[in-house]
Amino acid sequence: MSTDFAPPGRPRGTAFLLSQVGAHAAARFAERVGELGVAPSDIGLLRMIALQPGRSQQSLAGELGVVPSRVVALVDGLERKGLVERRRSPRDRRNHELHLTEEGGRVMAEMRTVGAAHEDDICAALDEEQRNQLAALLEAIAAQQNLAPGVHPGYRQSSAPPR
Amino acid sequence: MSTDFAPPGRPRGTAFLLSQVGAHAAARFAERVGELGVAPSDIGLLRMIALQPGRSQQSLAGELGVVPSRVVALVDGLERKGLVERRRSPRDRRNHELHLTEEGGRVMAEMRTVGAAHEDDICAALDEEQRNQLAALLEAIAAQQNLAPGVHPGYRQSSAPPR
DNA sequence: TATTGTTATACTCTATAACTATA
DNA sequence: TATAGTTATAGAGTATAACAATA
Repeated sequence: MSTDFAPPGRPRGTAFLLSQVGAHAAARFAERVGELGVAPSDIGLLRMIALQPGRSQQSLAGELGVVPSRVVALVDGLERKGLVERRRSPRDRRNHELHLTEEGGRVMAEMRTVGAAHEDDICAALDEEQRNQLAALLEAIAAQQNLAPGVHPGYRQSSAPPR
Repeated sequence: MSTDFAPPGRPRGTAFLLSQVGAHAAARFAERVGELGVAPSDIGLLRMIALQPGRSQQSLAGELGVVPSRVVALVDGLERKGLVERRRSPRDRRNHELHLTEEGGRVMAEMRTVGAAHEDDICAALDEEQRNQLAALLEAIAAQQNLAPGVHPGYRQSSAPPR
C-alpha cells in the first residue's frame, strides 16, 4: 500500500517497484483463481495439504505464521467447497488430519494451467534470459530476507506494533 | 496471498516470487512508517498532495482508483493527525482544497530517510549493478502491465467479480 | 440536474480470548 | 494440566448507497 517516496527526477525506488509490481501480480492472480471459485489464500493451503496429506491444522498455522483459529476458517471454506476433508486422527482424537478430495486434486491440477498463464502474463515484457535473471535476483533477496520458500507473507500475522 | 503452484523440482515461479518479495517489502515498509505514526496508504496521499497542493478529493480518488468515500476516511485520518488541511475552495465551494501542514511537510521529509533505509534493507543482498538491473526489469514489467508510475495497486478498487 | 463531499451501513478479513474434547 | 480445534467477539479496512450543499 505504500506509494513512492523518491524525489522527482530520481529513479523510482527499487523497493517501491517491488511492492508495486508484486501487489499487481497478486491481484491478477486473485482474479484468475477467483474464476475457479477459490481465493489465493486457499491455494496455499491446498498446496501444503497436497504436499503432505494428513497434516494437522496446528502445523499449518505454525508454518504459515497465523493463529489456529484462522486455519479453522480457511479449512471451513475449503470443506464447504468440497476441496478438503477433515478426518479425526485415530491415534490422537484431538487432531484433524487434512486431505484433499478428488475435486480438490482437480482444482490443484487446473491451478498449474492457471499458474502458467499467469506467469506468462506477468512476465510478458521479458524474454527468457531476463526472466531467469529476475528470478535469480528475487531469490537472492528472498534468501537474504529469510523468506521461507513457497510461503507467502500475506498470511503472516502482522508483527508490527499497532498504530 | 498466493502460494507457489510450481511442481516441486522446478524453479519457483517468477510471478510468485514477485508477489512474495513484494508483499514482504510492503510489510517491512509498513513497520517502518508505522513508527512515524502513519500507514503506507497515508504516505501515498501525502505525497500526491505535496506534489500538487490544493488538489481535490475527487481527483485523488480518480488517480488512486478508489471510491470518493474512501478518500474521506483517509483524509479524516491525516487531518486528525494534523498532517493535512482541508480548505473550502473560494471558486467552487463544493470543493476541498487539500494542503500539507508544516507537520505534514516534516513527516514527508522524514519519509525520505525512512525510504532510503528501507531501500537498503530490502536490497541488501544485491550490489549496485544488480539493483539497477532489478529496477530495470521491474520497470519493464510495470510499463507493459500499464501500472501508473508511483501509484500502488493496493489502493485500487478490486475489479474482480465477487466470489 | 449534476457534482463534491459526507454519512450510514454492511461485508470481509483477521486477531484475541474463552471454551470443549481429548490426552 | 496441556494440547487441538472451535466459537464468540471485536476491530480494521473498504465498498455501496443515500444524502446535503453547491453549482
